[in-house]
Amino acid sequence: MFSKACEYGIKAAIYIATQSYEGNRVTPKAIALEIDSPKAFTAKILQALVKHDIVFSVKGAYGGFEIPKEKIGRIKLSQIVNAIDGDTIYKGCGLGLNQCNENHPCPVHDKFKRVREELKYMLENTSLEELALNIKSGLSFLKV
Amino acid sequence: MFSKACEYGIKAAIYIATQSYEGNRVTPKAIALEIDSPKAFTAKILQALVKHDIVFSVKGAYGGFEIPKEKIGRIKLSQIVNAIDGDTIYKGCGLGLNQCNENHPCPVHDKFKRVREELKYMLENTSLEELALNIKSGLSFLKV
DNA sequence: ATCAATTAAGACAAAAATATCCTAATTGAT
DNA sequence: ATCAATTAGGATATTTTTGTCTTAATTGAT
Ligand code: SF4
Ligand code: SF4
Repeated sequence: MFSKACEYGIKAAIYIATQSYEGNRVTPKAIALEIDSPKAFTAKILQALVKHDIVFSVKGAYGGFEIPKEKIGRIKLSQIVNAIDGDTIYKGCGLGLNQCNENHPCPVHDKFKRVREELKYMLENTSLEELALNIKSGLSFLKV
Repeated sequence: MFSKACEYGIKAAIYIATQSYEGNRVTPKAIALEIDSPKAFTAKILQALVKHDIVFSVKGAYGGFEIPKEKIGRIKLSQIVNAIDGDTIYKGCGLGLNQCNENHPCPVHDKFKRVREELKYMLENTSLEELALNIKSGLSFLKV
């Protein structure tokens, strides 16, 4: 469904959010440990999230990654996916004709439409906040 | 959503079906041309479909690929996807924890559940027949 | 001012997916 | 029996994705 990079990106953002609620910045090392991902690769992905203003970085000693508390509720899963995988999840679905539209649909267009729209709706209406809170309350997990 | 291999596999199966209705066998060359895919790679994918008894091959001169007319209606999109991409589409969703289940869900589990089930339902309830008939009637297209 | 800790960035490496090429085996037509 | 057409299968090549490593830039604490 998503690329590995995107999976790591989502998990990283969730972990950073949980820590930001406590006022802690986190390093790529801590993140990689917490979400069970390759450290250097994760660091690359974090750069992308920073470029897209989804997470914020502070360089130098005592630096790290954080997300301002008040932003966490407004960040949607769709932004993270978009920052890393682009819009392929919306556009590259189905059988990926070169040009595709309602007037020249591939054979599965109508069938996929519902799934695609359901996915789109879900990504656009799931906030980082709810995902992070579920982690904090032990309802869901970032690894194992 | 799907791998390229899977996209080609689906399109190839649809094209073979349309031709099988007319009693024609088709070669990988013709298929690749019709679905706009790399010929040799498509041939590889066809082998997988043959192994899974989704399409049937006849070797030698005047040979080619075909699907018995009476089977076309019973072949579901899910079988094709499964033959090529395996069950990653069902199992490898979301954030892909190492082990994942209802009791130890990743943060997006509940969110993804609906999308995943919608996709599963669609794949299991879409037959090659309906896709092929839409091509024949000009309602959908295999390329451009 | 210096130092240690940290992110940023780019070069490099490995693995996986995609794609090509060549040869062998099969088979219908002649 | 031979030939031409065709699938099967394996070796190889290319591209993309995933992952690593090294160095530079930044910055808070001392
Ligand atoms: S025609 Fe529709 S389903 Fe097919 S690739 Fe285009 S947008 Fe996706
Ligand atoms: S916990 Fe659920 S959503 Fe997450 S990877 Fe497992 S099955 Fe998919």
